[in-house]
Parts: sequence; structure tokens; C-alpha cells
Amino acid sequence: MKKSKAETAETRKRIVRAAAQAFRSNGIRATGVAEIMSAAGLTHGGFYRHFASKDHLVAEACAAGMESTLDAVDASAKDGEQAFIEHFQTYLWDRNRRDCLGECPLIAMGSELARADIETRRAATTGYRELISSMAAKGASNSGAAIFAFSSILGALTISRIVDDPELSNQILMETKKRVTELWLKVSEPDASATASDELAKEADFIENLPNAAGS
Amino acid sequence: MKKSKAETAETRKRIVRAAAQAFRSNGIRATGVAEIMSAAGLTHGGFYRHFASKDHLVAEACAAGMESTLDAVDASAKDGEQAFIEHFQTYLWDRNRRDCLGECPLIAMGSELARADIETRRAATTGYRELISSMAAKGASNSGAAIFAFSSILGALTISRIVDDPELSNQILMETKKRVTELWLKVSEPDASATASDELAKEADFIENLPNAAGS
DNA sequence: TGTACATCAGTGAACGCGCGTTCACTGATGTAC
DNA sequence: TGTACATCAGTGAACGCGCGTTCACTGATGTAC
Repeated sequence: MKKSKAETAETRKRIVRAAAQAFRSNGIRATGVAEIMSAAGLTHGGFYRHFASKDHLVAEACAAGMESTLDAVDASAKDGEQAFIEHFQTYLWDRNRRDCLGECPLIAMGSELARADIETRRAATTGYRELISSMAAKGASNSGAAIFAFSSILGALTISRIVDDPELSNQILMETKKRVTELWLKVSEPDASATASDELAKEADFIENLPNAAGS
Repeated sequence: MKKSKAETAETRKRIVRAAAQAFRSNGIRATGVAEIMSAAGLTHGGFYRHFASKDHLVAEACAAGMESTLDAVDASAKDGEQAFIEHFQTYLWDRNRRDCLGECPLIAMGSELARADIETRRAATTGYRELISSMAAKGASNSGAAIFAFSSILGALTISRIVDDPELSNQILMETKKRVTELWLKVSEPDASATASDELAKEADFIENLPNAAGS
């Protein structure tokens, strides 16, 4: 059942994509090789024709996940600064999008990546650097603001998923959305924050209607 | 080998403490029951005299970890607002302290807790609520600021541990330390941030001499 | 207070299970002639 | 262009291993008399 070179390359990509998604939604350690191969439409035995070990796949899936996140950020920045800011606001808002494919590996599996092997951490670092410089170039005034904004978003999303109360979960996300937007717009006048709050209030109904704001 | 009630209670606490520490440093899934029991000076067989399952221990260890974090925060707040702020600055600074026992479970195993069972998430939520209200009462002017500050710190510490470059790691922590301190001191004048930067610069030598700022 | 006995914390062997990994095999692909 | 053969992607059974959990057993504790 040998496949053509083109097919082989496509299969490999399919495995990496399936792995990136599975790791993001279930965690690295909780996701088995067989599970990934099955998601890619294959059986587990063929795995080692493509990768030397699960750890090697983890590193590649991490790199691929960071790249797709970067692509999403870059794409949103094409339509100007406003669209760029809205991209991040959406990320902190719509649960469906937060759980979807484009999610950043750093956010989805942060504490596991911190304990990953050096190859994986290297891939994550490269992706992080690109993400920060892209954010700094397109929306945030400098890399310091981008670094801080990204940390805040990662922290807020992480805690919002741990917390079992949807209301508290939304409060954490809204607080972050408000303050990161302020930071982004370089707004230093204190009363401007009231405006941001009003904007959020308009969307309050939308939150209420979310299926399960505390998610899995 | 039956033990007295006092001894039994002490043993149980010892297991929970060992578990909290092991989960924090190696992650939940990567830590086995036998490993925890061994760390508590026991053999694995006796585990089920104290807990119905590993998951039940996870929930208890999470609750205990949050409580010890809260105690540390409360203790630091005894000596006034300045000491309270310094506690968090230290948390973002000294690697030895960051890796030590008192570390917050939310920070050490965030992405794993987000996928934990409801009992564990409930324990984490209770601890988080206490932590935020304690922070809001003792240092931050309101709970919104406390929520945002805590998210930022969690995010920054998580990323700083993933990143494989010590310099970048420190940059992330310093950026967060600077901005959270500003937020905390309710400083709204833009040039006040320069003062904060100067303060950090004074400590720059100290960072340089840290053994391995990117640590595992 | 002393004796007899039920309780139960802790031990260590054993259980089934799922994991990452290996391997003999299959058969289409790509290549050498 | 056609034929013969080496390659190798993919299959599915099997491997050893460590995991969470169970269990028969031990012997000190706490209790009933």
C-alpha cells in the first residue's frame, strides 16, 4: 500500500493538523498516538513512518499551531488596526471561536508546554516571538505592550476555563477585554474606560445567550 | 499496623501536601499515585484508605494549594500595602520562590485544571474567589483590578516558563511586574512609568545573576 | 484495671487497561533495464 | 514503452511498561466486658 510522495506529504500534514487540534482540546498527555492517527483516518501502526516519537510530533504540532495562530492574527490585521483589535476582543468573547481550530497552543496547553521537552519549547518560543512582533507591528505601539496584552489574555482565558461559574468566567474575560483595549488604544484618560464599559454593556445580552460560558 | 485517629489524620494531610507539591511541579497527569505515596513516606496500597480515587485527591490537593497561596498573600498583607505589592513583585522575580511550595495551583497547572473534573474546578473557583477578594481588600482598589492583575501574572509566569530563552523570559516578567505595579499604585500619569522602570533597572544586576531564568 | 476481640491503617503482590513503540506483512509506487 | 524489482506507506497483532485500583494479609489500636 505504498503511497506517492505527494500523498505521503499530505498524510503527514493531516496527522500534524489532527494532533494540533487534539492536543489543544484534550491536552498533550491525555491524547494518545492511536487517537490522533484515528482522527487522521489511519491506524496507529503507520505513525512511525512519519515521526520518530510522540514527542517529535508534539513539537511539530506546536509549531503548526503557533503558525496558524499567527496567520489568523496577520489576516485580521489586513483590514486595519480596528479589525486587529476586534480580532482579540472576539478571542476573549465568543466561546465557539475560542474553542475552535485556530486557537493558540500557548493558551490551550500552557502549563503542559512549560514542562515539554526543549524541542517543543523552542517551537513555542519561535512562534511566540513572531506573534509578539506581529502584534507590536500591527496594533500595539511597542513589543512591551504586546507582551503584556498577550500574557493578560492567556491568563484570563485560562482562569475563565477553570472557573465553574459562567458569570465569574465572563467577568474575568470582560475585565481583560476592557483593560487590554484601553492599553491598545493608548487611552490614558480614566473616563475613557467608562466608554469601553458601555460598549461591553451593549453586548451583554449576547453573553447571556451563550450556551455554556464556562465551557469544558 | 492500625494507627491512632490523630496519626491517621496527620498521614492524610501529609499525602495531600505531597500531592499538592508533586502536581505543582510535575503536573497532574504526569504524577502517579505511587509517586505521591512514596513522597509521603508510604506505599501505594494504603492510598485508598484515605481517598476514593486519584481524582478526589486532585480536588483536595487543589483546595489545599489554593489555601496555602491565600495564606501567603494574607501574611504578606499584614505589613501594609507596600509589603503586599512586594510579595507579588517577588513572585514575578525570584525563581526559587516561584518554584517553591507556596505556588498557586492555578499558575502551576492552569491548562490541566481547565480540563479537570467539576469537583476540582469547584475547589479552584472557591480559592480563586478568596484570592481575588483578599487582593482587592488589601492592595488593589477593586476586584476588577485584582482580577486583571492576577490574570496578567498567571499568563506571564506561564509563558516565561515555556520560553527557552532566559532573556525573553525575564523581559516578559519585567514587563508584567512594571505594568501590574503601575496598575496597583493607581498611577495614571504616563511619566510615572519611567520611575517604575528606573526601579527595575536598579535590580537589573540581580536578574543577570539568576542561575537559570528560563528554568524548567 | 485487665482481657478478648473487632477495627482498620498500612503493606506488597496482583489485576486489567491503555499507552508508546515494534514488527512481519501487504501491495501500490517509482525506478532500473 | 514495457517489464521486473526494490521501496516503503499503511495495517493490525504484539511487546513491555506504568498506571489506577483491588485484595489478602498484618498487627497495633480502641472498645466491650
